[in-house]
Amino acid sequence: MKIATWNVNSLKVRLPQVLDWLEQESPDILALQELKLEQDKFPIETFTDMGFQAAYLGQKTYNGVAIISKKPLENVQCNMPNFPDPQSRFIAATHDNLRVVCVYCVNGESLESDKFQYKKQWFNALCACIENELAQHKNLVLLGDFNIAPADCDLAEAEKHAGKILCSDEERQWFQSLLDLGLTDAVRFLAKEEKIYTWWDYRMNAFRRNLGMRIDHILLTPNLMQKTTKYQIDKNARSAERPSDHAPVWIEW
DNA sequence: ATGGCTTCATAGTGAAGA
Repeated sequence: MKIATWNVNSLKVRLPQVLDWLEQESPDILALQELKLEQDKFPIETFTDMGFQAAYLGQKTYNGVAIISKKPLENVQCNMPNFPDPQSRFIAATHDNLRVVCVYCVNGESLESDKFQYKKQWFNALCACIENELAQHKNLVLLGDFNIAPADCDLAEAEKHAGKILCSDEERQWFQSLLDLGLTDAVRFLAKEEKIYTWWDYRMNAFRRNLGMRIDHILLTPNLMQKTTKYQIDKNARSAERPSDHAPVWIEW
């Protein structure tokens, strides 16, 4: 089983890269974020023609999430049932015996912004939602763009970002609250203390200088974590012509 | 350098991302 997450920053722009990536990497499940597509603009037939299934929640201009899979997706949940949200940031589905929850968490802009209060409420709802999901599903993967760097080893310039958006103690506590439900940050577990990133700013040659952050995560229930042997952050995709600013991340068991 | 780049949007001293 190979499960991946990728914030594509516009599926319209990145579709050829996503299709190439699916061909090359052949994941069982790919969670996508930032589709930036309206619901009826999702290229569903392109995926089904390739033999993939898809559950997706679009929105005009911003956000948008999808789960691409080899096997059928059942019990699809669009948006958190406990949090009415005008923004399309959550989709969950059951794939065989596995509950898959794909999230594009709120950025927040700055700690002083109204968007930070939305981020706080959103994570609070996510925690309650996942607690409920875990009560129903023993095998669960929560993955996507969390917009939180959980520790200082998850960013290249910790001093510059200390206490700021994506890196504040408060946001890190929200992330920890998810782990406290009984989930493990699979990539951090496998990578030990290694400094690794999943996102690099388009500006300032940040990718070439490896000035990044690890904000895309894959969280697993213990039974799945036990079997998981390998992870990869696909920096090759981030090196492509006209890339997303996020790299695909995958784990395997 | 409260910007840098990229996207979607509109034709804005643009908005948002992270």
